[in-house]
Amino acid sequence: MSIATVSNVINGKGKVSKKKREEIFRVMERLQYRPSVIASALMGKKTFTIGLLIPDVSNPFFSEIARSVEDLAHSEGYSVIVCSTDNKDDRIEKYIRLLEQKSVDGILIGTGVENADVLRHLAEKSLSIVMIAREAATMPVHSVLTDDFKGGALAAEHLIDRGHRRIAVLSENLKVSSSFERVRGFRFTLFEAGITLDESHIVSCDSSIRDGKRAAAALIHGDNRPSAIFCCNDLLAVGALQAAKDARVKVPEQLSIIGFDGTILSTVTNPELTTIAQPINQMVKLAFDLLIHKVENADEIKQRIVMQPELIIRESTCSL
Amino acid sequence: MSIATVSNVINGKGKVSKKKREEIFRVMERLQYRPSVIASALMGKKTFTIGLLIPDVSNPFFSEIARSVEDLAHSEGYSVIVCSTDNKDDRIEKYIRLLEQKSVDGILIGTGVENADVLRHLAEKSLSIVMIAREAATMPVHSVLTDDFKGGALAAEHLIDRGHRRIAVLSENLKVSSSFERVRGFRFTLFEAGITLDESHIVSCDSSIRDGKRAAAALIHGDNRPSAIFCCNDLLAVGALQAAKDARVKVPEQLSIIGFDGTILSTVTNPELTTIAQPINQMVKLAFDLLIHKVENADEIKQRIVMQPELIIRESTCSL
DNA sequence: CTGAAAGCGCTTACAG
DNA sequence: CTGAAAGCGCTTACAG
Repeated sequence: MSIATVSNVINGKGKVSKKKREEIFRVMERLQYRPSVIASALMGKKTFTIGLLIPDVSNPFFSEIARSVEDLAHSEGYSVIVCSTDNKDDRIEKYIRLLEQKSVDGILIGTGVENADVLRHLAEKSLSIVMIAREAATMPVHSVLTDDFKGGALAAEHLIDRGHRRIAVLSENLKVSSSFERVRGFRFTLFEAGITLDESHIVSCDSSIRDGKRAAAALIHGDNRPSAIFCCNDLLAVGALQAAKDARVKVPEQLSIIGFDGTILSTVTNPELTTIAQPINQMVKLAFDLLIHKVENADEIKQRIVMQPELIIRESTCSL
Repeated sequence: MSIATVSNVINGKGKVSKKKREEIFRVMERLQYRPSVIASALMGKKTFTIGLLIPDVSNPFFSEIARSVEDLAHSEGYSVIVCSTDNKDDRIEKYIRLLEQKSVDGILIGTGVENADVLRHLAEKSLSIVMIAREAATMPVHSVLTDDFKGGALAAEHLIDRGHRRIAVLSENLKVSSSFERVRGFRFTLFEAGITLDESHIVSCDSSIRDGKRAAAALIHGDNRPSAIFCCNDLLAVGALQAAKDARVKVPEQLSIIGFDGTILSTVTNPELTTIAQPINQMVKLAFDLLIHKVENADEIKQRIVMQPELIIRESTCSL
């Protein structure tokens, strides 16, 4: 029998007699035949591979995203190539080029893209891309993200409710759009409550436990020590917790600390972290659907789907 | 000019006049031409993609491995497809089949493979595979792992030195070779010191914080409560820490807890975890080299490279 | 319903 | 030194 017929059988195309079809399946089984994705991709079919760009897989927030993406992808027959960018523009470009050469079917971007040219370039190539947990405001791409402004607001309300007035903010680089929004929401809510956030009480540093610890230590030892610190992610909050421990400042009695993301880290510290959780699985589900299932109109109207963050109260915050 | 010449220029093959070569580069640049990895892979060249099989990317130990693999791979032009298996045999087989169809250049396996047939099958297909942090004793494959027996022994010595005699072990499923070895090393060392490990003091459960917590709680509330618990990984140790906190048992004063792996989790708890660290980056480096650079003889003599674990003393253990 | 033929974008001898 | 030709393993019209 001809290879064309085999191809038809595998793809369930054309009309092939039941008898022949069954025979083909039998032989395939016996020969342990596995069609080459490579060859079929060459003919313009999909590669069933997607790229996932994130700052760092070993950062719990992103490793949780990666796991979620992976599960969804595998369940639909896709594999995922993970790329940790460290938020570096040159790495981002390099990885995108790599993914392009490998003809991936789409790229999920969870890392800040400063240089919009990269995205523009992708858009031209009509490579399907979706931003997740980030956005690129000026670019025509889909994005699925948490309402960071709202998240910041939630954190502020919680602290205000607990009677805090002398509050500090520990953020990662404010160039990262999500962090910027969190701080903005936080600040705005304090403002509405008539509380001013002292400029010297907003500090930003790299997103790591170590840097968070150092920055928090400065806040703790500075004059006019805050009674509460809002950290833009759990990593920084863990750093703040450690700084407090070193300084023998009791959390939450003497200092309330609130994190963001709701990663595994927030459940592991002692005291456990009060944090603003992001609905990771839901975000991933929506983003993946946009990426792969190309909803009708999807190409025309770029969607911006905003999910609701949730305040999870644990042990690291209390009333004054 | 012909496409053959272009191909030669790109691959630095054949003799092409300098003039022509430069012209080709210029045009490539102008057209933003990127050769298709797909097509070149079809001709039997490499796909520059490797697979990484691990139980779970969102588990810190494995996400740290994934990051390390990724960095190394990218620096050599490879991308990595991450596959979380949850240690399930059917998932393992499915992912391996998928990777095979995608013609990856090699697979790094960091998950237990119960069913040796899968590996045998791969070996026949002459797909390059290397085990990392695990081994498949009966199979002719390279493996790079930590000396788990030694790690268990290190933990035992530490506890013995601190005067502990009533000791318990919290392990993940003993079918996982690495866990089995850790317990064996631990037990053997106690035995040599004349300490017997009560059978009821060896419990195993799934490798998660929640299950670790539950199992540890049973140990803590059981009669003849141990003065120290050796946990086969940091996740379980975190669970034990939480169980102790719930039971108002002070760590380390009333209960010493020691973990394994040396992940980020061990630095984040309070008290910080004493743990046995694995040299992740070194393991990954060696494993990747075996996988890709096919050292001479590598195909004949299957290597088993064993790295040394290191005891990191922090706050969760103390003298009786 | 089935199979011969062309083509996807490359690489590899090989003839000139 | 350069280019025409065959082929990698598939898919897709299309003729029979």
